[in-house]
Amino acid sequence: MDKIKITFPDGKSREFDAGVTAMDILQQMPGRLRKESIAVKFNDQLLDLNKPLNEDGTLEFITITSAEGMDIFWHSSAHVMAHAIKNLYPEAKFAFGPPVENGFYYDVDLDKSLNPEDLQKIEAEMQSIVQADHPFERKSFSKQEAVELFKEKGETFKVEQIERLGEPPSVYREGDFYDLCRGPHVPSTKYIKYFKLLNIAGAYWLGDEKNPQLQRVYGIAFPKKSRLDDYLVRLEEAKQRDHRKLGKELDLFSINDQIGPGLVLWHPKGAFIRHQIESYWKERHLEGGYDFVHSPHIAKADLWNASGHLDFFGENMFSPMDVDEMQYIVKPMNCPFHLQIYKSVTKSYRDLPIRWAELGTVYRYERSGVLHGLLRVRGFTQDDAHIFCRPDQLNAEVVRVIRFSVSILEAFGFSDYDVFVSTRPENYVGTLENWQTATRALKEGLEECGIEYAIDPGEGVFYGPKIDIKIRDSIGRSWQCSTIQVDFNEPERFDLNFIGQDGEKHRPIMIHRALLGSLERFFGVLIEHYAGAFPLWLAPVQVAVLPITEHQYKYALQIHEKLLAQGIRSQLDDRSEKVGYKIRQASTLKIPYMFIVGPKEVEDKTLSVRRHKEGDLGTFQYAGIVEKIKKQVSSKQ
RNA sequence: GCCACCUUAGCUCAGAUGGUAGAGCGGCUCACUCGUAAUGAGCAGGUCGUCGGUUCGAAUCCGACAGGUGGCUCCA
Repeated sequence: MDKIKITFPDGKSREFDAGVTAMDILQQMPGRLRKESIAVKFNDQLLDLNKPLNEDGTLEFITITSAEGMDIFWHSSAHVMAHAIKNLYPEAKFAFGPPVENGFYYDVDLDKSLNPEDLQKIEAEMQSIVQADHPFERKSFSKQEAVELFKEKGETFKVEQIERLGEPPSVYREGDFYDLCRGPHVPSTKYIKYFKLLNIAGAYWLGDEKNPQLQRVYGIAFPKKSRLDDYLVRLEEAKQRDHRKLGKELDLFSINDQIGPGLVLWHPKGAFIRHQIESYWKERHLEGGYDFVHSPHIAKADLWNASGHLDFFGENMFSPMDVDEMQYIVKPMNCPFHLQIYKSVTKSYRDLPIRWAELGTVYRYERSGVLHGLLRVRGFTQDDAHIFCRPDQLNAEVVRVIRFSVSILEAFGFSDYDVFVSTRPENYVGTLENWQTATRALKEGLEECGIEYAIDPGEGVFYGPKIDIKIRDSIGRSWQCSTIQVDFNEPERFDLNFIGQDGEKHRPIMIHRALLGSLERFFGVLIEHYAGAFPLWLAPVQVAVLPITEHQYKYALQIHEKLLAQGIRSQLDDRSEKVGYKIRQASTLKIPYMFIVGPKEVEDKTLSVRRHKEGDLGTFQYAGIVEKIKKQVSSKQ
């Protein structure tokens, strides 16, 4: 019998009989690997464990602890779910059922609309499929055969997909369920031990809203019960820190349906936090070489025509209003205003770069279904800036703005982020050459800052490529806030120029950038990041003064007023309640410090200090604790 | 916008099969004067999202609209 040589990741190699399967090899491996392997990578190709190997090659087992392993695991889970749905609803037709970042889904075409109780039924059916321990078998078909197989089963989406495939289709079977699939899969259904179906949503066939809408069922699965439980706990935790829930509980903001969807009311406590964010932002921008500008909320429709917004962004703009037989439109962006300011005085090459910042409130028509708390609204304030520079200054300005962004995000507790460069979309303006220059400038800027990035193809804005910084919050979720965009187009459209050393007119380049993105979204992210327990410098109330009985009210009032006079945001709770109750309420409101004063403290002129989440810190002198608080405020802890 | 689901007091939620509303928290008042996450009692508070229909009778059934939630598509 022919021998083949298999090389393992540790560099060692061994000979096996040709036709050996990875499963055979796995039997000779240590217990842990044997238990956790679900597929194999052979010569960089992912294969099922039971695929016979007939040539020399490198072999690596894919375990359920790896990202690739989880993808395979979830993909197999999706098959099992589809199988269960098919058993319960034989008329169901299936579209795609891939693994996603957290779990898997399957798109189903079914006349009956599924509800949460149906999910339980499907779960029960899945359970019996898992228990039956059907092996996953791969079958190769000719296009013809596959089409016939799925036609006979009424699987029109699968047939359509087979027609689209370049390669001959492969089909997986487990039990009596057949699915078009590239694979690989776990060896058998019993691997899918612990799972839960999470929700149902609508999704369009091939993601196009002109196509029929399918029902998408989301689920999660793990090989170990503890991991499933952990995951469900994390979901619960995310729910607990939902900014919409906390916004209500902490009285930070509201969205009122009499005012309109996607329009935010900032309540005093939320508005205070916004004030802190804005103050810090302004301070940093002045230090960072920016000047401030302000612009109006509406402008003539002509402006938006000239800028290209009506052509390329029109569907996101509010309808025009008629004023003096002229049409005006509320602004979706600030840039055209800044361009006009630029044009108001002739610029010399010596004037550049110019950096103009504005907390500019813009309005965008967002389709009703996309609105979401503070994260997606119709009226929001961008922390916008436009940098006008000479072509020879572009790279330096890109680097400068990247460093600036990162440093500001860090001040808000975000030191973990993913960076993407989005390239030219299908709908764009400007020359290919300019797009190339701009894209190169962004990439080089990131490289110079030593920041790793991924490419987001075709995701740029219509006027130029962009860098998006997606920050990671305290529980690892990713949020898009910052964006840095190079624009050759608008300076061209508005005929911006500066007089060069040569006395001739030259075209400046413009960089659009928003660091926090919008104050609304950033606030939402901030609430979730801190789970509502804001650091001292942001907390709307920093100290709650809690007298134990009314005999301490006078002393408590003195403390409270002294704190206010020293710029510490204090709140006095002089209700006739038990101190335990007051503490509970201050805790619920996530107030960072509580000063408890009873007879002892009045006597000794001290304070009993309690810190949110930490508990009793003991007795302090007034001056000592105030100094400690001031230090924490200035260091933004 | 599309699909599904949801909307009852300030908040969280009960209210089988239609007989026109209830709790807890919060608020107010009173009593209690209390030591590190809920003192007790009382009171007030609701056109049951809006409009229309079915019915002797609708929070409950039907329809439209509005708002929200989970997604799709889009995005700061």
